[in-house]
Amino acid sequence: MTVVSDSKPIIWMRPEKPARGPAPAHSRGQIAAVAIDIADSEGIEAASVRAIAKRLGTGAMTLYRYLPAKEDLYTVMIDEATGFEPQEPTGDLRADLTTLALRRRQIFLRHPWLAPLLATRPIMGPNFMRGMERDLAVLAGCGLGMDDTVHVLNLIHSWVGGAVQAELTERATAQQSGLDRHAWRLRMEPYLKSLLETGEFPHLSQMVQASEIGEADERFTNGLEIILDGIEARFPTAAGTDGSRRPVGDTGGGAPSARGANGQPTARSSTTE
Amino acid sequence: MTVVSDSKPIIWMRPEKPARGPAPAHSRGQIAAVAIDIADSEGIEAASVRAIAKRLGTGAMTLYRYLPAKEDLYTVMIDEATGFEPQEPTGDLRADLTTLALRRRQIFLRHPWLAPLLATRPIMGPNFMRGMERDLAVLAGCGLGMDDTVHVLNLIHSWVGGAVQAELTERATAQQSGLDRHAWRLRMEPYLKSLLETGEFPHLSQMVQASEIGEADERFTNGLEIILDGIEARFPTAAGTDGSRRPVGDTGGGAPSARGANGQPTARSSTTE
DNA sequence: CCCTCACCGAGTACGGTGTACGCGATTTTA
DNA sequence: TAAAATCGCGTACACCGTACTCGGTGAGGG
Repeated sequence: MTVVSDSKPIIWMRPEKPARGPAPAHSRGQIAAVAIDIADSEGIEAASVRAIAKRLGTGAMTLYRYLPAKEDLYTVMIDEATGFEPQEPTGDLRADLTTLALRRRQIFLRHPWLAPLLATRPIMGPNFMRGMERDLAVLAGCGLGMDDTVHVLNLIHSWVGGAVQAELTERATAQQSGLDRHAWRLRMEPYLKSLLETGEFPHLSQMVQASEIGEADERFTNGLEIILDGIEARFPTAAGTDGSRRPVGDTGGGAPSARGANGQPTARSSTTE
Repeated sequence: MTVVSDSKPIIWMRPEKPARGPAPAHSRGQIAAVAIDIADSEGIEAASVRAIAKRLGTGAMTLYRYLPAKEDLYTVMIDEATGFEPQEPTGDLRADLTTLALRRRQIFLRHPWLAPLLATRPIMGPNFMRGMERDLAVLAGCGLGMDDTVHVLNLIHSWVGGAVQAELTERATAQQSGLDRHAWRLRMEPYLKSLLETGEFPHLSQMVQASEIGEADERFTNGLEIILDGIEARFPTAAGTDGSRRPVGDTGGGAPSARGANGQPTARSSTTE
């Protein structure tokens, strides 16, 4: 029988301390910390192997004693930056989900490179797993069943990821514009003007001059509220609503928008005509 | 006086056809198409300048006559892949938003590299702008005001971006696992097992063995339904609900989760249990 | 106790990337 | 027809991740 067992184990199964030789001068955590520091301040692409090694006062190839490939560096960075903070379930689904989402957003904002990396690869680091376990426990503590929990968590995570990503892009653009404010406007202005002047974009130009977009924080929480409305409606818990239960995947028969957002009478005349 | 006007114009303002010299052998669109083709089949990182040039049967540096930097190649790729399809507003907010979201998802699924690129830079290409204008028009056609339109569109776009990104990662993992199914499991299995065996992850292990996650399509539409519930509740339109209107940012009083998610009476206990 | 061998740190080197520069050929304008 | 503008593109450089290789270090087994 062909022995296939030489498939290299995942980074997390590698023991940190060697059995025999001299003690390593560094550690995965230390390397990850330096990399995170660089990535936070100069961008993820500045966190090259050589740059990290230079900061550590060591040779580039030395790092490969700790991390077999660049991808593993990312893996460890992600898990390190993700960190772990416990969260006690209050039993109030809305409150708990809000806490959960806001924390997640904070982490992403603290490390602008994290969201893109996290979004494009499967993550199974210990910190990440602990966070997952915590989130599951929190939702279970709110009275949700396992299936609902998974759905809700998925929904929240996706939304936070998407929203924060948009926010980060906007922030990056703005801050580049902060250093280069003049140049940026100078580059974009004529193009935008030429576009809007074609008359093909009536709504867009109206938006540009009319709409106040508001602060990022505010927009995030507003969006979250709306999603929570939807969640609470479909997954009622002890701390919430009546016992009526509509399972996932059921839009509610023909009438889609069943509910008034707040306690309103909901004199619903949905989608008539 | 220092002339600042030498800040290079955005790629979209560069005229395609030169005024004087010999006719170019290629075009931005052609280059972008080739790049998209490569990126679709071999991944975005395979779409290197040299690789594209080789496919075009030309020298690498030739491409720089058309696109001043790699970043501009991305810009053009994004706009090309985004494309543009008109959409007539039906006046039904829910239906229109669904159409809009599903289409957006389809585009992202067709070009797996698109979502990550789109998410990390500001986009102003003509196709993208046309799409934005169309979306604004659609929502306006549903009776939403400008501010609400912007909020709703933001919410939907963020959600679609986040959800599709998660879906793509999962798909990429699965397909790598398709080629390498054995190796992948062999790598991950022992680690996962060792983690779960610690007993620190009761909910996680329960999830692993109990929960059916369901198809991606289904999950997407389910999530969308929930969000649409929230949106319809807060932004009632002619085709929708009662006239009660709660402005953005108002949770409905001091108590965060104080509200019955759906109006109690609302006899409609569809699919109760 | 010392030998041995696993392991460390790190230099060198290779194939890849994006792209600055420069040169000769080609076409349009004056 | 001369001049100007633009094209295709080869060469070269800095930077990237990393395979290979080496001599030095220090703990374990005899």
